[in-house]
Amino acid sequence: MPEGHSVHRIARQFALHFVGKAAEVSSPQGRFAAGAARLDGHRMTRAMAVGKQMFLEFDNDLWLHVHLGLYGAWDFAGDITADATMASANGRIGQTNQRGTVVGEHEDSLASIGAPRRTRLRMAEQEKLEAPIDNFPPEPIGAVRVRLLTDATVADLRGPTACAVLRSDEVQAQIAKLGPDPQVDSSQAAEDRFVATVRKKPTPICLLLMDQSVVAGIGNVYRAELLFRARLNPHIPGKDLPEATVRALWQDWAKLLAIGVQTGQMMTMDGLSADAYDGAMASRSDRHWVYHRTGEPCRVCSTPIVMEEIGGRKLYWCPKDQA
DNA sequence: TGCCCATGGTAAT
DNA sequence: TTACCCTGGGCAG
Repeated sequence: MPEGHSVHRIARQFALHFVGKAAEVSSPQGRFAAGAARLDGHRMTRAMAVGKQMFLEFDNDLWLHVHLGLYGAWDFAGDITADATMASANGRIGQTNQRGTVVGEHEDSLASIGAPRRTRLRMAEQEKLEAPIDNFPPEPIGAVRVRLLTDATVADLRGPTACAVLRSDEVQAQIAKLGPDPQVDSSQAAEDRFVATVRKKPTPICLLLMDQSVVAGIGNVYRAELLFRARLNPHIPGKDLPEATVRALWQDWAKLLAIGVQTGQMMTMDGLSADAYDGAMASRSDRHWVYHRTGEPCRVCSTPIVMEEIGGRKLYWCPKDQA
């Protein structure tokens, strides 16, 4: 599922191509018909992400709140951005497509035609360019909870955990429940808030990092990788951690998140050259320090990586380096 | 083809 | 703790 970085990228897609335009809002699947009707025809005025939650504001002071959960995804088609600013400049995303999709500069040159571009992009835990559309707008595929349509771009939402129309006070209440997100607030105060919260709690740090009210946007992959990068034992209670350690965790999260938002990839092994990273990307099990590497040798000390279930989720760590 | 699993989160037990 | 939501990819058969 998308961790925080993907949701920020999706919000950016809306900011680029929907904000300022009137949207036809519908629920092809039917389950969100009443909600869609409240937004239909209104102009989108803002798109924002906080942690894994996304909020789209409309000119009638209502918001669409979406949380993708485990399976959710947005499928964009038409005028969208899948280039150097949204994705990696060297076309890694394009490489995942085996069907000759147009990417990058070629795509931009098509924009001058005036008609919506034919590009189709799936944004979920990974981003994947699909086969170009033949006509615009394309038929909805599968159970589409919400379709947002402008003159040039369509966005289809499938399989979300949360999809609701909220008033702005309700949006505020949702956001108030969330911990700080370094992409939203990079201030010292945000860091201080995280540090203070963590250092007050007897809860193991591995659970605190997954608690969206402590820090927003971290999921199971980033959690495991952050703890390894800090060489931190996952079971240490938050209140037993030195202040400097907790500050370093926040700063590393801010760094990894920024890289993720920029590249669309969960790059947790920075320090590798771009070429070496591409090589490592060839196999999913080679992408991370510890995530999903049960039994495989630690990249630093060769000790087998262990997996344990805690809080209903799988935690991966090196028992020697994170002793 | 069908089963299992997954980068979440909530509600019921 | 467990069930459930609800989708898609990987892989065993």
